[in-house]
Amino acid sequence: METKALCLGLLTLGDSTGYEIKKALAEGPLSHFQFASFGTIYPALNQLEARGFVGSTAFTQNGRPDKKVYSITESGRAEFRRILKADPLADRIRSDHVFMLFFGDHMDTDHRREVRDGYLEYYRDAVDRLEKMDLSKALQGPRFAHQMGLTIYRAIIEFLESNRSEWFDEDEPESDTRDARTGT
Amino acid sequence: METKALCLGLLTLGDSTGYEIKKALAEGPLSHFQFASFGTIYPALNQLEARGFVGSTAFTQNGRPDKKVYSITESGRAEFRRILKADPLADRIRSDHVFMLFFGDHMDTDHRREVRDGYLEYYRDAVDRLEKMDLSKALQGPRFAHQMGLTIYRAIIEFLESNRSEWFDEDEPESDTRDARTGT
DNA sequence: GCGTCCATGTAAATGGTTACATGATTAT
DNA sequence: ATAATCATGTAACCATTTACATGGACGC
Repeated sequence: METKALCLGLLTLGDSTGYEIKKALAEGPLSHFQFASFGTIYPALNQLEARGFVGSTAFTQNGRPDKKVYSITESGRAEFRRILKADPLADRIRSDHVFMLFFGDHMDTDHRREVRDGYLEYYRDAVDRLEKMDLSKALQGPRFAHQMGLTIYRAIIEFLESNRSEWFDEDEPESDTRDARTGT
Repeated sequence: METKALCLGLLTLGDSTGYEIKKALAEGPLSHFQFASFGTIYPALNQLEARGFVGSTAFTQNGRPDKKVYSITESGRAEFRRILKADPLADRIRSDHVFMLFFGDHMDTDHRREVRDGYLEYYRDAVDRLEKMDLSKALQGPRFAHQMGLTIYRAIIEFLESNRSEWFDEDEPESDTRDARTGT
């Protein structure tokens, strides 16, 4: 299971609850390369505990729900080292936007532009979030993932911005459509 | 289901068998943004036929297995138009390589470099494949996806090549992963 | 003789999403 | 008032992977 490896890995960086793991994944530099929902995290942590890879301590809080803080065990660290030794699988980029634009010849120009603009906005937000991140206390690994994310997203934005063809922006150059060079 | 939309979409470009859909996905410009295996394609096509979105004709071949050529129906085209109108989901980049390098501080320099080099090779191959693709007869949509792929992969390659830090390319005698039992 | 291409499909297992259930606190 | 944050978990459903089953043609 993917999620188990993720949880184990994050626990190598320090003790944490399921809730915090979710947050770290959603807000940290790994957020754009991995994802997990509560529905997978909590069962994953339970399974990791059953196998002895993590231990947990329950805390009763006032005004807050109880929480269970997990910490990785020695056998958990060994397991994670084993995971890191495996051959990495091929990356998988699953893009609904590119899927749609692949079939964009079935759309009208307005709709294509709409999809492209939404795509641009999505990646501009992603870059904003990454730029605001504080990595002053981070290790080299998280920094690498952060830079990688910025690189990819900036490339996508630049591509989408420079790709102002008639396919997307047909009605823009309306200054001199007739009688340009050919005299039509 | 994702795969049903994929199959429908590809059938708008012309009649095809399940086998050919798999090939088109694996070798075409969409190959890096979507994926489907036989185990999902064949059931998807059967379901699409049951709903009247596609029709099929069986062909008996000599020296080859029989094949079933699917073609999209009018109601299938309408269904695909409906699919294209939906809001696109957020992209999902799932990278084992970045996951590993995120936790690269647990690795030694050799291992990190190994993972990085494998990553580089993977994307160099991807660019090679995209560059060899013949899109002279392709519509704008497939061209867009093709360019998008090239842009992203070239950015990744450039980043990995320029990122020659001591984290990857210096043999530091530093080793903080001593074995606790032996004390080495 | 061995691997790859053609070609379709099923079944078991795994992995993941979504909605549900609960409920006090704090910020807008 | 209303939403968000904190906090854990279950259950029903959906999607996907992997292995299996079958088998001739063709190149090396």
